Amino acid sequence: MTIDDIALALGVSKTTVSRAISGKGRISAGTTERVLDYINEHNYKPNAVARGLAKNRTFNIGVVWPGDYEAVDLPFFKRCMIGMSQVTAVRGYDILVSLMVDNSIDNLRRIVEDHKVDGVILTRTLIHDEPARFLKESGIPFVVIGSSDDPELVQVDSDNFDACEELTSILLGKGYRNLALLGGGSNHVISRTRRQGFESAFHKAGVDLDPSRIYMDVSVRGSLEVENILEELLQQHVDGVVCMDDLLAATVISVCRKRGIRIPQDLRIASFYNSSILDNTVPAVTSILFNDGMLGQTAAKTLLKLIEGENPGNQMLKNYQIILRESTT
Amino acid sequence: MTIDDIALALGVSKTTVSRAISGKGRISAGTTERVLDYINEHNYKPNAVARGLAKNRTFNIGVVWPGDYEAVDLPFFKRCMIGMSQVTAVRGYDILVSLMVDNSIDNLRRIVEDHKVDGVILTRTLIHDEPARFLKESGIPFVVIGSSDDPELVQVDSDNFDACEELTSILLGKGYRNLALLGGGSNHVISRTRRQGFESAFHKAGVDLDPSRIYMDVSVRGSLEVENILEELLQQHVDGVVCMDDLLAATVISVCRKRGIRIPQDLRIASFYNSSILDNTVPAVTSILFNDGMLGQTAAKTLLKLIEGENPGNQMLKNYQIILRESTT
DNA sequence: TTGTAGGCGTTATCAG
DNA sequence: CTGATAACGCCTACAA
Repeated sequence: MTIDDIALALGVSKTTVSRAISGKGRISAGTTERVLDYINEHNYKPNAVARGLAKNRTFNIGVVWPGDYEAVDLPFFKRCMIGMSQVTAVRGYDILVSLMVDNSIDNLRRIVEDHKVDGVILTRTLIHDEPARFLKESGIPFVVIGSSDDPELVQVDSDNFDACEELTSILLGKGYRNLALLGGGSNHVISRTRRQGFESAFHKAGVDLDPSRIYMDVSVRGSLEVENILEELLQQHVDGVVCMDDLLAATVISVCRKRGIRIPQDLRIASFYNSSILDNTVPAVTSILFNDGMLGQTAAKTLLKLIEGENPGNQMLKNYQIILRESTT
Repeated sequence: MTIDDIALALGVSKTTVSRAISGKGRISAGTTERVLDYINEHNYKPNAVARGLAKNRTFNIGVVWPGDYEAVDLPFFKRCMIGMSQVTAVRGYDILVSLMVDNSIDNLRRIVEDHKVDGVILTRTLIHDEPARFLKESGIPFVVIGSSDDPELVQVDSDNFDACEELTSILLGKGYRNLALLGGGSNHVISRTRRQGFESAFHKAGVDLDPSRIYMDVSVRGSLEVENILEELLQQHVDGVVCMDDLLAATVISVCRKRGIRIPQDLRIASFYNSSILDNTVPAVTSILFNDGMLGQTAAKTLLKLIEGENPGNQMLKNYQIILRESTT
């Protein structure tokens, strides 16, 4: 059924039907109601493609996910997606996902160049951000989740700096001053931000931080590397280990168990990110709980504003909670 | 840039340009080349929306994911998606994801009724399958990943029955005849199929299976339930526990450790699904490794055939490998 | 082999 | 307040 059928059945012009649907333009309340009733009764839904052609829109947004395999960001994925779709759904938009495999932007390039999306959300920022660079020069509206050096990018992020600073401060406040940091890929902005939060807490507390206690790019493929690091740390009588994500924390715990290191008696553990990976660990691990759904919602809202021509500005969300658990008693 | 611009620039009609692009219709090689060269040089890409309107297509497929939170199927998600996008990309299709939150099909209904997709892939089958029912009566082409009682559904599945039968047979062959099964939601067809494979192995081996050794709908929210079950099993001198998924297996292992039960000396553990959750467990866990990417590829290929009017038929993939590890030595 | 003209379903412009 | 009519960009009979 098309708009023409309705016009014919009701003895009005399709212009009138269109107006009744959109609510725009001068039209009498009576006519509007008559059209709307008919539409409801016959379960008519406008054709999004035709509408798209007329308005030069697709009513889809692209969401780019890293396709490299990292278990830790998978729960994040879903919660974030749910948040996004909550806001897109009510605005009539849908989500086209693009997985970035092997760091190739071919997929992204395709959906942008074929005009399949009206805007894009990048769910992770990189230090050398090829996707962002491509989107910028293509001229399509886009927002990034995460932070970037580039002031021209519209950014939406959880305040990782504050969150990590706060967590670290709490540990320092408990008297654990000899802390180590185990971090993820140093080519991710988020890793750097977390590190800075960690360092800032030391600075504010007036405690010296030995840079050799900071380990970046720690791999968890096989726990060997973690094992070696832990060895070093124990020799230096470290009080506690702060991990940038849960997979790291889980690995540390498993290594500790293997080696008879007791948590929290011998060593304190905290994680910068709370996911289901740590749900069942013994002991329970202190970590930061981010509201990923809110992040997704905000990113989507921001992008839609951008698409409609508004200037939304950056957003730094205080969407976290620090959950103190047994591992840092 | 539109097809008209090209026609104008080259002094031909837009029909000619269209034909050169699609390769259909009679057209001289020379003209084709001239058009294609121009297109490449000026980086022209056809507008998918306009093309869609003319061909009554969107060149998008919908993929429905369960939005309820289950860590175990997340790695599956990505691998499957990558497989799908490998085949959709080369055919000019893209993937619109729809998360089913709270078992509501509102989202699915929207993308179908608004004509935003040409077909749908359902990534999980249910015993009372509302999404499938809706799609059926809507008339849109769709395929389900997983198996269903409904012979009218086009189904693509890993052969869970065979895989689970084979794994169980191996354990029985090793002399572990007193096995228990810990299963997931009994409203999922896959849970039932796995259970049947488990039972069939007993039948084939001529070993009696005590039905009270089968636990379905085992929750892992908090390990209490698993703990109680394990208690029962140990009293009955069970040889080994087969878990329907890795989260379950991980929970069992963690409970065992807490209670001083040694694996594999006191108890054997195997899992029906291999994911990263078990990557770092000690001991390593015997499990079935499915090729999820292949499943996604096949589902996508099947759907595209359906969309183009072919009749693809069901597919049961032997896309698994049984990985024997220390936990069942 | 190429071109013309009409259609896909909607929105937008401009008269009535 | 309402209705023709022309876009939107591409495809495709049919005609040349």
